[in-house]
Amino acid sequence: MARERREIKRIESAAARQVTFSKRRRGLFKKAEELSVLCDADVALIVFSSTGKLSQFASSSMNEIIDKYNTHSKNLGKAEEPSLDLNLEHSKYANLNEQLVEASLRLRQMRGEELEGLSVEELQQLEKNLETGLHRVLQTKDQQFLEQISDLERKSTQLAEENMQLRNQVTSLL
Amino acid sequence: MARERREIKRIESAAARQVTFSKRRRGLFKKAEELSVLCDADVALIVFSSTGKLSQFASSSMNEIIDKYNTHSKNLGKAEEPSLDLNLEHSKYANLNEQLVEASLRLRQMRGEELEGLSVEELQQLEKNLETGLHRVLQTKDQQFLEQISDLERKSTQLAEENMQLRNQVTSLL
DNA sequence: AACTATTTATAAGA
DNA sequence: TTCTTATAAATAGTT
Repeated sequence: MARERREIKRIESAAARQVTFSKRRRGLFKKAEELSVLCDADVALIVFSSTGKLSQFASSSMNEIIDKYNTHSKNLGKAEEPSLDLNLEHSKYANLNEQLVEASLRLRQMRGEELEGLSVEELQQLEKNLETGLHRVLQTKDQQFLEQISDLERKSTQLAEENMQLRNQVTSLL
Repeated sequence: MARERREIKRIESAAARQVTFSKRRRGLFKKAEELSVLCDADVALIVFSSTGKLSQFASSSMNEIIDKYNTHSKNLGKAEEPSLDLNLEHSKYANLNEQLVEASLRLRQMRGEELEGLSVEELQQLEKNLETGLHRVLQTKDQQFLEQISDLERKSTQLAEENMQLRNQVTSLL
């Protein structure tokens, strides 16, 4: 879709593959979200890069959609076995991993997932954090809009001035 | 992307929504497959139309990808075999660290911090996520309140019955 | 990361 | 749904 048509087959160069992956992944996720919004569809998209890195999009909750999928496709052999517990890991690695698990859980909870185990107090704290965050995001967005507006106003004033000068010049020449 | 630009929001007319769904779904699935082939990525796409009809694509096996996804998000990093290769170990560590940095940033942004570099589009996405999260948190909290109320009602009904029986016993004893 | 020439996707209409 | 076509959007190769 560009300078040249690209044949749809595995890109051999790892570097080129990574670049294309990055560009197309963004495009794919955008399209997935657009479909969900425009058509009120429930969309889940899971992508593992060739290096094993996960990206995901879900119009509602990923677990919800996967459950719906499992139910719908009558895949009765639900292999829902978590965690093969493995041997000792280096403590730095384990610690980092723990932090990441914690951060991921908090993120999912801020998105409204996995709230089952939380107490009313914890939910209230989450609610407060979300409200604060939302408030700040809205403020920042407004600020950016205002900046864009004042930029445009400045530019248009400048153009109007130039315009007047040019008219004067034309008048004097006629 | 055509005769006229279309704003990305729910299409109200059911007929038009259906037409757009059909066209865009085809496009999305095509792109998903292209990404998986070109970039050797593992891709799973699940779409439920607003009428509940399922379409799916998976570059390998859907269940396999979902399992991989569950492993990743429930047990981040733990499910892989301990590598004996120090370089690989190191890159796993670096990758984990990168993920943690990313997750922390997202968390801070959801709390309304470090919003400076974000575009209006990104802010709108954040706003949407926050609103969804807040909505779900409020629902969960309400549900817990309702459960507590019905528990208490049940207990108090039971106690009232016991009381009545005790009163009868007292009366008969006097 | 940005740029642009092209290809591709798609909105509206038939 | 399918076809057509004008136009919007994505992106391959380049800088």
